[in-house]
Amino acid sequence: MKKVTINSVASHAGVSKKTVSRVLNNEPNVSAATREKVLAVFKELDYTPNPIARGLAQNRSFIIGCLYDNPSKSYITRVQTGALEACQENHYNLLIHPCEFRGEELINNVEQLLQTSRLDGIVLTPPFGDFAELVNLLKSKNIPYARVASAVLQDDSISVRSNDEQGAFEITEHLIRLGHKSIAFIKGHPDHSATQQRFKGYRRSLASHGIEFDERLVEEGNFSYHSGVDSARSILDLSPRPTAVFASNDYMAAAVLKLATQRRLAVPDDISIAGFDNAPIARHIWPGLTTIAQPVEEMTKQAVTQLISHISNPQEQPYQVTLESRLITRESTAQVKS
Amino acid sequence: MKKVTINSVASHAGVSKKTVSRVLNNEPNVSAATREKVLAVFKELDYTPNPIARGLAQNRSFIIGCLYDNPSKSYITRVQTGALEACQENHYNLLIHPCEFRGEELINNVEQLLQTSRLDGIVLTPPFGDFAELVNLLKSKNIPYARVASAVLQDDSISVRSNDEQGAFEITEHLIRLGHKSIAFIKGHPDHSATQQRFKGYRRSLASHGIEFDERLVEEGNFSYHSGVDSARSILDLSPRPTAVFASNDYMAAAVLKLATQRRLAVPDDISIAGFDNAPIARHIWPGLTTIAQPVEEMTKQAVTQLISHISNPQEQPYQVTLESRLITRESTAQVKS
DNA sequence: CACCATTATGACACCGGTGTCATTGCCAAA
DNA sequence: TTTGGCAATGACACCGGTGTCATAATGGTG
Repeated sequence: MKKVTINSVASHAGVSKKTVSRVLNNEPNVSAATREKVLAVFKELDYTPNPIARGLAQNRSFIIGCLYDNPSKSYITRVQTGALEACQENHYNLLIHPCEFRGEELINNVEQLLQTSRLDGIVLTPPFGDFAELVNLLKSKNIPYARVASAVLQDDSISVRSNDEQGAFEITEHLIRLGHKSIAFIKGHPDHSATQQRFKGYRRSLASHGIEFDERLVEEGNFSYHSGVDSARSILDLSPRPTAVFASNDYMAAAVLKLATQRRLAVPDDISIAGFDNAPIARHIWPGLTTIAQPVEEMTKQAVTQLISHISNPQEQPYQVTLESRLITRESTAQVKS
Repeated sequence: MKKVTINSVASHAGVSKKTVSRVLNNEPNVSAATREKVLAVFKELDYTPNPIARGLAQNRSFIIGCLYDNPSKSYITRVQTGALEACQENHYNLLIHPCEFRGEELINNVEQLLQTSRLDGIVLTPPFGDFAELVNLLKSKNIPYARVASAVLQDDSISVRSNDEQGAFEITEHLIRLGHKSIAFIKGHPDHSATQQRFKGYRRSLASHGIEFDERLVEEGNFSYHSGVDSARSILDLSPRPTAVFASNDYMAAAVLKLATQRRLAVPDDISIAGFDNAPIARHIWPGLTTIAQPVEEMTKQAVTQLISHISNPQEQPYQVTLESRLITRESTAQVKS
C-alpha cells in the first residue's frame, strides 16, 4: 500500500521523472516506445498524479471559485450543477463561496478568499457579475473570471447570459393576448441587472400594444418570497384590482398566489399570476405558475468551460454568449373575465 | 507586486524560514522577541502562507468533500451552509460532489474522487452515511469521514443526527390529538435510514393510542415531489378516505396538498396534511404545512467541525450526537370534522 | 563519411512550505 | 569552574511534481 509517485513510476519504467512528466502532459519529444512503456507502468501501479504537487510547481490550484448571494436555493443548486459539470470534465474542483457582503466588505472578503485559496478563476453569479468594483479587483489582480447572467459589457471578459428582456416581453405578451390590460409588476432586487431587464421587457410589451404604463401597478421586491408577500399585499389592495400580476421571479409569484388564495380570490379566474425562472415551486403549487424557463445550468456550464479553457490558454479570445429562454404556460394565467 | 513567500519574510526578519514556519504554526521554542519581529513582518509584507505548498509538505489538501444525492434542493443548500461555516472557521475548503450512483459504480466514483482530489476528509450526507460498502471503503483507505443524519452505528465514527423517530412520533401525536384516527402515511426513499425511523415513529404513536395499524394507508414514496403525486393519488382514491395524511417530507406533503386542492378538497377542513423537514415550501404554499423542523445546518456544522478536529488530532475520541427536532404547526392540520 | 539539424532524454534547480537533526547560547547544579 | 540540560535557532533534505538546459541519439544531406 505504498504511495505511488512520479518517482516510483520513473524507476519502474527505467526512465527519468521528467520523461514521465512529459507523458503525463502529452508533451512532444517522447518516442512512441517510451510513451507506451510509461503508460503501461501507469496502469500497472495505478498511478494518479498528485494535484497538489502539480499545483505547487505550476502555481495553480485547479480550483474554480463560485461566488453567489441569491435568495433562491433552487437557483443556487442549478448554478452549482452546471459549474460542477464543467469542472469535472476538465479535472477541476469547485469551491463554493456564498457571500452576502456589499461594498468595501465584499472586496475585503473576496481578497481574503483569493489569498487563502489561490483560486485559478472565479465564476460570478448574479448579482456579482454586475459589481464593477469587484470585477475591477479581479482584473487588477489578474484573476480570470466569468460572468453568468449579467449585463453585457463592451469588453473581452467571458460572459454567458440569457435574454431576460425578451423573456419578460414574451410573458407580458402572453398576458395581453389573454385580454389583460391592467397588469401589475413586481420588481426584483435592485442589485441584479436582470431586474432592470425584466422591467424593460414588461414595458416594451405594454407599449407595443398601446397600453399606458401605470406606476401604481409597480412594486419593488427583492426576489425573496417575503418581499413578494409585501408587494402582493399592496397590489391586491388596489382598487380597481389589476387582473394580472407578473412577478420578476417565481418565489414572489408564489407569494402573490398564496396571499390571493388566503383572501379567497380564485386564480386564475379572479386574477392571473405569472412568474419567471421556472423554479421547482412553479410546478409544486396549485395552480402551477406560468413562467419563463432559463437554461441556468447550461449558462453556468458554458461560462465555466470557457473560463477553464481561458486559464489554460490565456491568449485565446473569450466570447460572450446569449442563450434563449422559453415561455411555459401553466394554470395560473387565463383569459380575463369579461 | 512581487510574490510574498516564507523566504521573503525570513530574509526581511533576518531569521531562517524554519523559524518563520514555527511562528506560523504557533510552535514552541521561539523567543517572544523573535515572534514579535516575525509577526511584524507578516503585517508589513501582508503575508499569507500558500496552502498548496503547505499541503504538499504535509500531504494534506485542506479540503473536505461533501457527498450528496438528495432530491431536495433546499436540503442540499442547508447542508452546504452548515458545512461551509465549519470549513471557514477552520481554514478549510469545501468540495461538493453530487453523486447519484449506487453499488459498484458508487464505489468507483468515490475512489476516483479520492485519487484525484486528495481530500482530507469526507462528509456523508443522507443517504450515503448508511451505505456500508462506502463506509468500509473509507475505513480501509483510512480517509476520515463524518456521517450526518444517518443511523446510529456502534463504532467510533463521527456522526451527528437528529431524532427522526421522535419527530415522526410527535407529529402523529399532534394529528391524533386533533381527533384523527385514519392517518395515511407516505414513506421516503428506501435508501435513507430516516425513512424507517419516521415510519417507526408513526407506528409507535398509533400504537400508543390503540389505533390499529392499517397497511392500506401506507404508500411508498422516495422523497421527491413526483413520488408524492403518485402516492397522493392512491390515498385520495381510498374509500373511506383518510382524514389526515402524514408525508415523510414536505415536498411529498406539498404534492398531496396540490392534488387535494385540484380535486376541490378543502385543506385542512376535508383532510389534514403534515410534512417533515420544514423546507421553505412548507411556508410558501397555502395552507402552510404543519411539519417537523430539524437543525440541518447545525448538524452538518457540528459534523464537519468534529471531522476537522479529528483530522488534526487523530487520537482524539470522536463522539456521536443527536440533536432535537421541533414540531411546527401551521394551517394544514386541523380538528377532524365530526 | 562528415556534418549539422532535430528529436529524445536526463540532471538539476525550483515551487513554498514542513520535518529532522545539529548547533549554539544560557543557566543551574555539582 | 566544569558539566549537563534545555530553549532557541538554523542548515538541509524532502513533499511530488514542472521548467530549463545540456547532452546523447538519430537521421538527412552534400
